[in-house]
This record gives sequence, C-alpha cells and structure tokens, in this order.
Amino acid sequence: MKQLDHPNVNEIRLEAVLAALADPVRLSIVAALSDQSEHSAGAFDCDIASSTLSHHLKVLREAGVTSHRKEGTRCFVSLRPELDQVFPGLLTLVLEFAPKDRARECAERLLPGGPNRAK
Amino acid sequence: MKQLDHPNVNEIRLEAVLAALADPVRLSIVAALSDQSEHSAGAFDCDIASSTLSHHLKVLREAGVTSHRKEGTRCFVSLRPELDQVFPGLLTLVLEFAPKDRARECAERLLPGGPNRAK
DNA sequence: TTCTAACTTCGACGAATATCGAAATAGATG
DNA sequence: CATCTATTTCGATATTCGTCGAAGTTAGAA
Repeated sequence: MKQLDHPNVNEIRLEAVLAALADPVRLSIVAALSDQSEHSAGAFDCDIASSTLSHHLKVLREAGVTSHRKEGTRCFVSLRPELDQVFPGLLTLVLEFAPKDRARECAERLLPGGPNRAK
Repeated sequence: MKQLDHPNVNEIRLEAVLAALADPVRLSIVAALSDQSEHSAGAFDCDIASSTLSHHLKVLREAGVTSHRKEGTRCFVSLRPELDQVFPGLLTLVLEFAPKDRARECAERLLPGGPNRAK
C-alpha cells in the first residue's frame, strides 16, 4: 500500500496554510473534516471533477493541513493534529469564521450595504 | 484630495483576507503596521519596485486589511480596526505566528528535519 | 507655472493556479 | 486472469498573480 507524502512538521509554512485555506473549495473540505472525522476522498460533495478534487486535496496535504491514509482503492482524509501544535487555534478560528462569513456574504448580496450600513 | 476606495465592512470576505495574508511581502507590510502605527507607503522597506508595492497595498486595502489615507502626495497606511470586529483575533493570531514561522523556516533550512525530527 | 516627490495605473511578461477530460495506477472482486 | 472502482497523474487551457518599467496623476515647492 503506497502512501502519499506528507510534509514534516518542521516544513509546515504559515503562508502555505493560509493560501491553502484561501479557497472556497478547500475551505469547504476542511469544514467537512472539522468534526475530527475521516472522509474518503469521494465523500466530499463539491461539484467538481474528481481530478480537480484530487488537486485540492494535494494542496491541503502539502500545506500540512490534512493527513491522507490510503486503504484499498480509497483515500481517507482527516485534519492533521500537528497543525494545531504548530499554529494553535488558527484552524479553529478560521473554521469558526467561515460559516459566518458565508452568511454575511449572502446577506450582502441580498441587501447591499447590509443591515448596519455605515453613513 | 481624492481618497482611495475601501470595501464596506459587510464586503470584507474571509477568503480575501486569508489570500491577502498568504504572501510574504504583504505579511511583512502587515507586521510592520502591527504596532498600530501609520506608515507612509514609501516607508516599508521591501526590496521591490514601487509599482509592485502599490499593487500589494491595493490587495490589502481591497481585502479590508488596511486603511489608506492620502495626505499631500503621500499615502498613509494603517491596519483597519474593523477587521478585528469582523474576524476577532485572526490578524493577531497570524501576526503572532509569522515571526515564529520565519524562525522555523530558517531552522529547517539550516538543519533539515529539524531538532525534533520524527522517526 | 514649472518642477519635483510620492504614488497609482498601465502594459507586458513569466510563473503559478483552477479546471477539465483522458490516461495511468492500484487494489478489490469476479 | 479480466474487470471494476477509487484515486492520482498527465496534458491542455484559461485565469490569476507577482513583478517590472514606463507613463500618468496629484499635490506641494520653487
């Protein structure tokens, strides 16, 4: 069973993590994993080609955000616990803001200027 | 005095903020502003063309990270306080990790595998 | 008004990224 | 073995990004 390469903890870079999280597809993947669960790659319901999904999973893995375990033909993905040792609280904070941001974005689209528009 | 456009608070997007911070030049700019000071655009000592600096400042401004105030021929830049209302603690956390990450990166370059290399 | 300083904008370039479909791979299953 | 399934890799394309130098803008100085 050939496993995929993961960066050493010392190789995890802040900018790579931020860049990995700065994409809607990847953020939704990470959000889906945030309950500490393990998803097989096919189990994420993003409306993208499987090759594109594979690309995004690779970006997350190489940034040190996710851990990938191959089992049979499947690849189980989960959040890397080491990430929270390297950047404690970062992922939690981003994942806390993500749904609120989506709600704000939606509200802004329906009601430009928002409920508390300044000036 | 024509001022530059800033996004409304409701228009500040998490992904845009993360993307803005996921660049070494911009992260160094933000770090320089982290003492709540105001810098004129020319006062950042990045070794890049002034047009490139202007580009990065535009990205930060449009992401809602910085506030730009034109005075005479100069442009004074500071962190937008509203950012911490929209995403409380995010910038602080990233700015706390940034120097540690640089140190880790440097250590990793000198001593591949790091002092606590696993396995 | 002309000159200068401090930016910004524009146009170009190469590098990186997001995307897809097709082909390759690897393991399970018949 | 042949085949099916899940995923990765490859090749192509379109877009975005970081960078520069040149040209444009704006406001103060001479």
